Amino acid sequence: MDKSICPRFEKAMGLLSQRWTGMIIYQLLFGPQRFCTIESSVGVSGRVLSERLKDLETEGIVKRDVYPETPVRIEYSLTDKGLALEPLMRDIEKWSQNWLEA
Amino acid sequence: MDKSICPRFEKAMGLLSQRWTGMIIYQLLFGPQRFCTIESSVGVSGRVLSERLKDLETEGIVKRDVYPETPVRIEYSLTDKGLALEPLMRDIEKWSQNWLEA
DNA sequence: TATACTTACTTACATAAAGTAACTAACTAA
DNA sequence: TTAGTTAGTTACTTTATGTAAGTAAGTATA
Repeated sequence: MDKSICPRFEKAMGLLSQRWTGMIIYQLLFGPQRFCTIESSVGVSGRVLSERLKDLETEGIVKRDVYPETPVRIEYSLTDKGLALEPLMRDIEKWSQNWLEA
Repeated sequence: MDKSICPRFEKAMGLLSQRWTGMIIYQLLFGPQRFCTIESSVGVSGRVLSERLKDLETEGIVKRDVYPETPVRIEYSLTDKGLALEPLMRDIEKWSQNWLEA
């Protein structure tokens, strides 16, 4: 048979199936947030969070804004491309509620 | 803040964000398939495929049927719980077509 | 002036997950 | 008896992730 799957689908799945990526995007649906907030709410280590946010920024899914306050505030938020993933996240919510035990 | 996310959602995301799991489920939407077909169409190694199929069977997402032909035919297919993931897969398809380059 | 405090990372090192290739089991066919 | 098939498993290597300590930039405090 060999690889008849759409490469765009494969890329999307590759992104979303990296560990923590989905949770980070889901968390950002609640609004812009800073590094340490995402870190503690999602439960991801700083090392990996840093890596993921860079990747997501490169992919144009996440935006990084710097506010030179004291101490500096850096906020991460979803771009339109990132926000377009909301229906998908809602589907996961629905599926988990219908098919997983509490 | 710390972990206000629904544990069922977290479990669902944990399942789906394991490498290859999404692709395996997507491939099975085309119908029941044998081990070697999934292996070559998805591009996953036998070692990991074997592991994932066991996990998915344990979770009740995939079903394994043995047909004692020659050589033996073993078919993997989605249960109702697995089929319920189709809308999600379609959303990933849509998103990838709208937002990723060809 | 020096020490401490904050956020947002990065670095070094240990452990876990995944890739690769060879191997096994059960069966049939030549 | 040797070879061929599918469905795995095993041993070993490479990559990804977790953990904990360290850095940089800035302000406030003693």
